[in-house]
Amino acid sequence: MMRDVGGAAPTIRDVARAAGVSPMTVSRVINESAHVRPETRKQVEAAIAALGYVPNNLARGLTRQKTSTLGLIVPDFTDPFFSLILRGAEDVARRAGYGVILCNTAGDVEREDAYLEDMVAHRAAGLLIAPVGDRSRANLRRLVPHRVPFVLIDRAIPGIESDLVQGDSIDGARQLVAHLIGLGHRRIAHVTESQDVSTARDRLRGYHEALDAAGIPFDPELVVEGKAATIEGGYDATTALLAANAAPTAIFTVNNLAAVGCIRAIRERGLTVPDDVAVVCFDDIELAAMLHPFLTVMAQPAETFGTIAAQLLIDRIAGRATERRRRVVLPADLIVRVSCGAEGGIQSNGG
Amino acid sequence: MMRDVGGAAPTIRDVARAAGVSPMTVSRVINESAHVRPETRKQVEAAIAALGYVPNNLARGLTRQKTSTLGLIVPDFTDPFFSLILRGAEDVARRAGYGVILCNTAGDVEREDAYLEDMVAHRAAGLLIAPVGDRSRANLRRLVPHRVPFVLIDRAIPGIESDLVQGDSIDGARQLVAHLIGLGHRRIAHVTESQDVSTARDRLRGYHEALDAAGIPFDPELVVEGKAATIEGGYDATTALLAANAAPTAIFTVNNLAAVGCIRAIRERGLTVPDDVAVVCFDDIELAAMLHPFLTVMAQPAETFGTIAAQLLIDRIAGRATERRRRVVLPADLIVRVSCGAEGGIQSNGG
DNA sequence: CTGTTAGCGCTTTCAT
DNA sequence: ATGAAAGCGCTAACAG
Repeated sequence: MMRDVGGAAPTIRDVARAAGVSPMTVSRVINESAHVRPETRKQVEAAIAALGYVPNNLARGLTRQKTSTLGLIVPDFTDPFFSLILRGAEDVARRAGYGVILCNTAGDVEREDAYLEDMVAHRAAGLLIAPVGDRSRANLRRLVPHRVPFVLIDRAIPGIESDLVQGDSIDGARQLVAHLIGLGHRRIAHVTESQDVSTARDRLRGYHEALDAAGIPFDPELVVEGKAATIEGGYDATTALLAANAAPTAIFTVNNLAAVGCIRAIRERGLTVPDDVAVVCFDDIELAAMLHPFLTVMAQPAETFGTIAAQLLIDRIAGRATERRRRVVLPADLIVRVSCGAEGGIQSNGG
Repeated sequence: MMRDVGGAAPTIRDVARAAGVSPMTVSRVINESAHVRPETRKQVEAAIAALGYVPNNLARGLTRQKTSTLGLIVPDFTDPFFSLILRGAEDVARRAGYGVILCNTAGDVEREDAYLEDMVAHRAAGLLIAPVGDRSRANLRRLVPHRVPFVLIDRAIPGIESDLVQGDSIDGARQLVAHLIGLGHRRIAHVTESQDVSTARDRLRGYHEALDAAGIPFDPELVVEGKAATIEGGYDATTALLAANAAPTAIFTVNNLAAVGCIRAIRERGLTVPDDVAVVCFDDIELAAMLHPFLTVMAQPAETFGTIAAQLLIDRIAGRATERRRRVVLPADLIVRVSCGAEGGIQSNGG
């Protein structure tokens, strides 16, 4: 097994020379074209192995005028919800022969914009984007002239007519709050994030719907908005809520991270979950639940968000997408544990 | 704000034509070369904006014979330990002007090999790798002729003389087991993974050291090896351990995910943690701990693993690394919670 | 089945 | 301070 140890990386010409054929034949071999005689193919393959040749993707992309790279852009990949999405998307992408570039916007629109431009510069074949919020609209619009297909994940943006994979936030929130009402709660607070984010708007709407259905009057004091759907955001909002003597008996938080911050704030005030305040939220934290089944949640099939979104994107890149716009809404699943104050730990489902 | 809406993406020539200069001048502008007259620069910048021009990274990389892309390769990015590493590395890389490509090997050596070849094909400037294990050696060796600098993260591989960032697994394990011994345990089991992984070997060694120091004889029955350091691996190994009537009063698992599986297995047998069996492990699960401070762990500064490793890699790429090989060992931190059976929840540190 | 030619978009080198 | 020429490694289009 000889190896090129000396100079620069071997090119397709080096392989051609070593195999006694033209670069074109080598190209046909590495691209699995049928029109190569088996013997010739073997010679070429031998030369490739001998030289340790690896095709240069940059040159390939430049010539073909397209790459097989997908960009995945999310606000935070340490959030278990997003990391599952990434895993699902990466898996599907790989199987379809696409590579994947990951970007973490940290919820910052400008950083998002920089990443988007980066993806354009890399000539990514398509993008999977969990946008920062409606403020991402301008960023996404800038994408249009570059003809980069993209699929939105988790968050819709009014005015952006792209493919979209999201959960049913309205109904999920409605169920969650209805569950609390069924448990006897009437002063139910909602810890949310900026209404710039579609999921936050939808969940607030579901909250309203559940209240209305039960004939419970809406109290604006019970809705507080954190800076973001993060631990800190949930903590700050809950602290403000409790300091204002809004006296909720239950809190519905916009997502899992906010719930963690919320619970911390409740406990710091010397109160107990669920005895003093019940807590429910969107999105599960599976690892935590396995250690201690505590949080009652509306679990979304995060990994499936990723696989479906990747599939939609790949179809569109391949021109297999006929419709102008496709929207997939995935149902969430109510998992009742103890933080809501329900007895036992029944695991019902909302299929 | 005119935009190119029609044809293909504008090239540097289009910009040059629009600005009435040569492509070379445009190149100088986008690369921030000093030798451009301010007026000329402005014209060019105006043309760039008008056309919505974004430089083609493929062409750039091809010409320059190098890219500013780093590859990050880990076994699983839904594991909180690795997702923190990724966040840290991504952050540093971005700041230094590098893009980042993420690969998830799922603990599969062949998949790892495929990714590595992919990174070579992309002409990545360097690689950050948390390898599958010693079996990755052949994969990494194949990298050498391609001259791709790489930094190993978390796991060392005998015979691979690369830069390396790791935790002090031996001492961390020793402390963890010593803690259990201090609590009165003498039948302490160790749930580990394949000894192909350096961290698993080191932690087993630390386990031995602690036992020896306390004069507790080693019982091979108390060491069980799961398929991987995953929830399932920990579950299976613990199930086997308990079925064998090894009767441990405490278990030290090789990492956090294995601990989750371990605890599940203990509970399924009708036993309680920590009353019947105490459990401690390497690596924290911060989200779970915030909800319910339960698991006693040896916490590693995962994000710092990522930032330091990225820094080492970038230095080496830039030729700023003088030494042949640099090894950084980061200390871990003992966090005592309740799963070990210690009273209270004292948070000591092993700085 | 195999080879030749041309060019993808950019930057390096060398002029001016 | 600016430009012209050449070429990075590959493949599309067209021979043969």
